Amino acid sequence: MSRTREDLVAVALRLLDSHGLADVSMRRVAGELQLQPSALYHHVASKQELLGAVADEVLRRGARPRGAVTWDERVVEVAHELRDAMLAYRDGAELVSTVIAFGLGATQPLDDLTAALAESGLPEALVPTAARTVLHLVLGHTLEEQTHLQAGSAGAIDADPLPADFGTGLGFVVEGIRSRVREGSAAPR
Amino acid sequence: MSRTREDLVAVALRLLDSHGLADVSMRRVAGELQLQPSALYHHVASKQELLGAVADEVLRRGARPRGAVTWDERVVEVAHELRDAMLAYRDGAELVSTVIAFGLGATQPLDDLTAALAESGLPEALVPTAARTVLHLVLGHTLEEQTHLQAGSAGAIDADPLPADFGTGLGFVVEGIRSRVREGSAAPR
DNA sequence: GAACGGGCATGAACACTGTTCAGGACGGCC
DNA sequence: GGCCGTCCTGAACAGTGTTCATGCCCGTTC
Repeated sequence: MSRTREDLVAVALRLLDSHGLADVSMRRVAGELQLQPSALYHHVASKQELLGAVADEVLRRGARPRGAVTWDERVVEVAHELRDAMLAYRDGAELVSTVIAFGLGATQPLDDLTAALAESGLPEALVPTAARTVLHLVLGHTLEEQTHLQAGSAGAIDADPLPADFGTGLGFVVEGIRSRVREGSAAPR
Repeated sequence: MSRTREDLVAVALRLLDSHGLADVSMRRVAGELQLQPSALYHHVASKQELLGAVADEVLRRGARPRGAVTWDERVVEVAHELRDAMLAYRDGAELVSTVIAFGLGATQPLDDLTAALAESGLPEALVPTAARTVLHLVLGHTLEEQTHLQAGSAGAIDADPLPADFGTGLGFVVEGIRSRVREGSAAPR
């Protein structure tokens, strides 16, 4: 009975959650499926591609129905969904961040943010910049948050919480975009 | 003639710039100094520590005199200095980002941003969050920018520029903080 | 029914990686 | 002259991603 690409992704995701990103090696994934490492290359071109698919799966599983109507509520909604999706798996933020940074997949969040901001009234040329600004904040904050959380639960010394609030940081960015929107619509004459 | 820790950092930095982060291995650094790999561990506890020191050196070399007087100009000034310092070396953004993310060094930028924002009039509890928000934006944007730049100069297909402007993105965040400052000082009674 | 092609797998190999450890020079100090 | 600490060697451990020749097996075609 031959394995499918989905099997590899499922096994890699399980290994990620149970042992961490550093322990997701081609040999371990193969061993878990009772295969030789080289057999994986019939389903996937490289480890990078596999990790890209795992990142997409993490986001897919974290998806949820959306209800926001205004553009700014929608940006906040998408940002929270992305953060929660990454926090749901061990090293999820590290995985998704690197996959996005090197353009190996996980393009959905940027598309969602771009779509939300396209309805903001922001000059069209600024929409990609605004979307990326929000994305970078979410990725950076969540990566730091998860690293801190996992360091704490591993019995490290610092049990105190991260001195940064996600909602507040997101609020700075959204308010900055909002004020630019007002500025643009204040003098259109 | 024995080598110093500074020699290791200098060699690692040269290797970083000429061959990229992936090719900075303990064996290569050792070879460059005509040493056995194990000899490096007399000057440095681990590769991570070495990379932390290299990141600090990248930032040190990118330091420049500052002239800004108001807090918001100062934030912009620090952000640009950090970005330029990382862009000055191949894979500089990737190196500094990971060193910061895992807390292995390079704490200066966060300290500088915190100091600038402490004079903004922002409620004290929000200063760390604001500083981290700016930091995450700078790291995320510059990492993406450098990856894009290096992919382009490596002869990849996309020669078009990144559809995101650093100054504009930074403007969103600073304006968001500014409006929170106004909000706080509008009703202090 | 026999021959063939493609998908899937094996097992070995290549060229590396970070790190540890016993041992050996060599200098300055008591 | 012995001792100690610094610096270094050489070998080894336990992995890593990826490639390649080889082969099995199943469904299709002659």
